[in-house]
Amino acid sequence: MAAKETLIGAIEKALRDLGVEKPVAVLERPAEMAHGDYATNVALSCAKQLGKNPRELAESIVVELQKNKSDFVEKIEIAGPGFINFHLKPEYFVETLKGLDDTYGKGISLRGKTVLVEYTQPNILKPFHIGHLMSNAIGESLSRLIENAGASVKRLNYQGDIGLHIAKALWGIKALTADPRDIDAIGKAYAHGAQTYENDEKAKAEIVELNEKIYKNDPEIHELYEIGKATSLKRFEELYEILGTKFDRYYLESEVWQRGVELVNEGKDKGIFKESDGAIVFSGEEHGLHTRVFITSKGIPVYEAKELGLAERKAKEFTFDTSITITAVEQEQYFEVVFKALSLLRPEFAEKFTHIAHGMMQLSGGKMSSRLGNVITGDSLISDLIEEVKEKMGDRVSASDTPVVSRDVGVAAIKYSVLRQALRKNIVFDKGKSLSFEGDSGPYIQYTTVRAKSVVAKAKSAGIVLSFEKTPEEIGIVEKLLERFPEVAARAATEREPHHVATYAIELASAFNSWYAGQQIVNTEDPLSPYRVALTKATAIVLEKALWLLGIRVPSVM
RNA sequence: GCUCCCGUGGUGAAAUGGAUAUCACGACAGACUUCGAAUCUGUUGUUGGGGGUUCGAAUCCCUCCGGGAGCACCA
Repeated sequence: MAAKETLIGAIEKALRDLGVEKPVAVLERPAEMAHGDYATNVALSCAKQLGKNPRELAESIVVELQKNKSDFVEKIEIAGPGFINFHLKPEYFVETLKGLDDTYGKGISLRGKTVLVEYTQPNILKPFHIGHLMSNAIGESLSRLIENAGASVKRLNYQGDIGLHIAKALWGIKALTADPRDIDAIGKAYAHGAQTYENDEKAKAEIVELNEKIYKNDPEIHELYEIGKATSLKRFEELYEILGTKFDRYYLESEVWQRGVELVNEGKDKGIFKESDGAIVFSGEEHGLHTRVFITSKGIPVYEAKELGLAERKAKEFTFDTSITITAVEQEQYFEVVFKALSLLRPEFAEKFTHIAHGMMQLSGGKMSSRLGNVITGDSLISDLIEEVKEKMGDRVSASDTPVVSRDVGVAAIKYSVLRQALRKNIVFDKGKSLSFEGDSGPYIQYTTVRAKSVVAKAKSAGIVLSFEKTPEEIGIVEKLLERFPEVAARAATEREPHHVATYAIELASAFNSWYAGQQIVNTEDPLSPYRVALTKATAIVLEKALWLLGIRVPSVM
């Protein structure tokens, strides 16, 4: 980082000396490492202004830079149409490696801030489906990225325990006389109820009536509801443990809906909401959005109204700078409407509440929907994958390690396949193909980390003491990648895009594996061995840290 | 119909407005008496079409085509 600022200062000074007023130098990381460690395009962008040929201008700039060359710069070159490339000395990278420990990559850009991150949001009495898995993977990673940038993060989960979906499930449980203690039976009952709701007018009326009873906490369904709710919540908790998420606060719809109704009524008095066909709606058209119902003509608050109650509850319980809600893109325009209404009702909230939309997980055959019952549940996917890992492991690890290791590797495969690509992009889910254990995969990075650590352990027992005293003449890609980790973590946090870390981790793992194959690391006869072991250890630390940012655990063996 | 997103090798993806577009999978050919082969080495092949802005476009703007999402009492 310091190198970057120094170079920018030097370039801007050179430009000033050449007659550029208020120069702004942009320093880039060349995509191609052979092009150097830093590059600037100022000769290209200023050429026109100065009426010079870009390459000639670059020559003049380099002459200026050479006068006062920073001591960590090895050479400065001009390339292509007029890029100025900076190659740093090997010592610069070795210095970075020397100070590399568990705190490496921690940022300060969000120091002092508190950020609420709400994610996963499953609904009780409905299956924990693959979309929840996706939201959980993304939410956990974003939480860690923001934490790593210096903020204090509160992980929140908002679980739906009241509303029409509950009525559908309870109706289904009754119709099928399903066991409310059996999570799979509940899932089937929900699908049955939801389908019947769409095809059968009489059943639909019954479900609507049941929904009203739920809001009134009618004793007729109270017991069934409580048992089913407990079954769901218990299973969700087991899944969070498997996935490696610990929430700080769980919100339930049942605790915020009443306040939501009050807020809508308050807004109605202020003219923010209005009545339409017996329902209370927010006219989004006036703000370039669409109109949505907040309270139905039967007086039942829908998701929109509850969300207002939730927002206020968050503000009461936490002092925070930003509240992020993570959901799939299908709710994006819905959140625009809700947050618009919220900002009119509580102007002081306007800038604080934000929504992050991720892509949809789709089945090759079409959209998955728990209402239609054509879902691969998150539950079954996790268990299937863990089984697959077990099979693949055979007797590589001891029987006592197998449960934990297969869990961590299976979860890594799922999480990485979600986090490796830009948030907004959809994933067409093919169970056979998309969850690979080799190449571009979570387990590949895990394996590399485990292997690196194992080599370090071996070096220790061979009596090799890590040292940067004797270094190779040439610095390789591994060293250069390690030096970039802090800025990758920072960028991922700023852009709220975990895939930058995923891409980086796979690159580093791949570079390390190639280097590893090239020579022996642990060799008491080789004077370079202490350096190689130290580099291996540094790689292991950074890989583990990168995986942590993705919410992926590193098993002890695999 | 209106609004918002996404189109990159056979497949899945990456790329701060920058240089010869980068990986992985697949296919083919190789490497374990060598620190962990879930590994490594090599070969193969790409920016949906058309305009525009720019010194420079996968990236920004317009338009067409293709796919996804949303659009009143679901969440």
